[in-house]
Amino acid sequence: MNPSTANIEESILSAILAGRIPPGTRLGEQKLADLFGVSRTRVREAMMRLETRGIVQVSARRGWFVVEPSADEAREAFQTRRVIETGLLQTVREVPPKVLASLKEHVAIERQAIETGDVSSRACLLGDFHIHLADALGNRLLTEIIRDLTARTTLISMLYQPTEKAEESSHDHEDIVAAMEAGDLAGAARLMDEHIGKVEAGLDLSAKPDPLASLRELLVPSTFSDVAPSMPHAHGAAAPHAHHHPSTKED
Amino acid sequence: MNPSTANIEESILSAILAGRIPPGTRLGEQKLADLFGVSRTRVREAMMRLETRGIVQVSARRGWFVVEPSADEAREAFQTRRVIETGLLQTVREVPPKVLASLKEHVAIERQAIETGDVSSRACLLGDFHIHLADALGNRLLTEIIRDLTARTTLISMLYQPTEKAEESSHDHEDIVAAMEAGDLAGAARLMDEHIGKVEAGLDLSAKPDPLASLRELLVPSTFSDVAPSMPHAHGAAAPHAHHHPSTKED
DNA sequence: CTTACAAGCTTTGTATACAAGCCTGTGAGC
DNA sequence: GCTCACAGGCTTGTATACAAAGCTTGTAAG
Repeated sequence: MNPSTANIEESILSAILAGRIPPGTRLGEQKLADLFGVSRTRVREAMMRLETRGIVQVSARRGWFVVEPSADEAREAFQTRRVIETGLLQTVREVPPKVLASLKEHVAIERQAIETGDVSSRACLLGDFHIHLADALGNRLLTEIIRDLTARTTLISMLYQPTEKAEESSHDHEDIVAAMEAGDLAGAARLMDEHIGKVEAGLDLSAKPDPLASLRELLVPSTFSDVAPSMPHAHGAAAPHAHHHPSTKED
Repeated sequence: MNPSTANIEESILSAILAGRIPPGTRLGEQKLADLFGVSRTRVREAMMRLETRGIVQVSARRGWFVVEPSADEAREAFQTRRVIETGLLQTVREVPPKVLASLKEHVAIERQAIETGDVSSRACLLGDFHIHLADALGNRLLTEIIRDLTARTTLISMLYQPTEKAEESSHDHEDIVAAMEAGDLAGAARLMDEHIGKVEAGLDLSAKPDPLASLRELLVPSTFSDVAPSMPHAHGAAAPHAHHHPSTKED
């Protein structure tokens, strides 16, 4: 594949995984072309690839947008992750010591980021745990699939996650690794199932994505964003209560 | 997405699933463009999408080719399928009667195709079983993933599968459905694991894909293809013994 | 004051032209 | 007779020009 195309693709994907790009972000072809110093052709290539991977969507003649998964799509993504990640743990016979060591190290870094209060890297790390797991226990194909799914999940969390429970997630990760160390793969799978279930349960899937969220956030001081009755609401509908935490990921 | 682009993509994918397009097939942009009555631009779109999905590959300035998975890639594909398909069965709590009925019907059709000796539809049906399973028990996302993996597996079988065991596969499918009916999802998962294992074990992954396979087949009477010492071999290497059964799929 | 409509601008959609490189065939040199 | 170099054709790679359609904004009628 062309390096510049792959570059654009990878940049956008990793920015999403890091929580730097919120769902619904518009990605203009010309702007990206200027930014990366390439022609629109290349940008379109990258966009179409990302569309195939379920990361962006095109709205005819309006532009490319980072996907905003619906509640149904969110459920699908979580079910798929549950299937694959528990399946992975249960398929594996034994965990090589090196893998165990690297996972433990990862969890340690997670905890450190949480204690230090490093919000931005924390969000990225929590998702990375799952990717590392797939990489260590599975193969490239599996890793790629999990990566795309994690990107999706990250976006979903940004849309529907009212509260953040990073410590709990990291603790779950720790438990999973502990079970793996004990050789209890079935237990690890169960813990993983519960972990993903917890994350999913922590979402407010009834909260419809707010089309005005970005504007609202720009105009209203964030601490007052929930109590700004003077802001005009579209169509007189009740204010959607989807919270928007750009660097928050519950995973 | 543009309908014509999606059309090209789907046509090629389903042709691969049906075993009508062997691995390594060259897919010229202009030819496809003429065939579908569209411009090269659209064809390229479809090709790039299929490349993202791991179905085709581009060789710079030579053309697009249906992938010829290496032995390693084959192992990855099978591991991934094992992970996902056993994971799916173990994640599901109970199987709705309607699902059970449709799966049983599918197996019945399989058996019928085998008894009738309908080789071409048989190959397609054996792969379809897994896709149907994902569709019935999982969701669209999962189905899409399994579909792409099945396409890969089909190509792998064409490259590395010396003998065909359609009856055995169909019997495996039957057993899996029976376990599901008995409510023994864990057992079904185990059977699925064994089933995929059997298929993988039936491959001859040491047989390197033969770049001359298609030529050899065209030039040498098939019954003598293994004993044709007069045919010039590239680089004096021993004759690769990868057999090529266009409408054979072990799944 | 609200709503409908229209003009202009911006952005994507699509085709096409040209550039670059691989493969094949031919001919010269040994 | 054989090998190697080179040229021509064919295929993909890339950019760009133009077409089509959306959104915004301005204006005027009800």
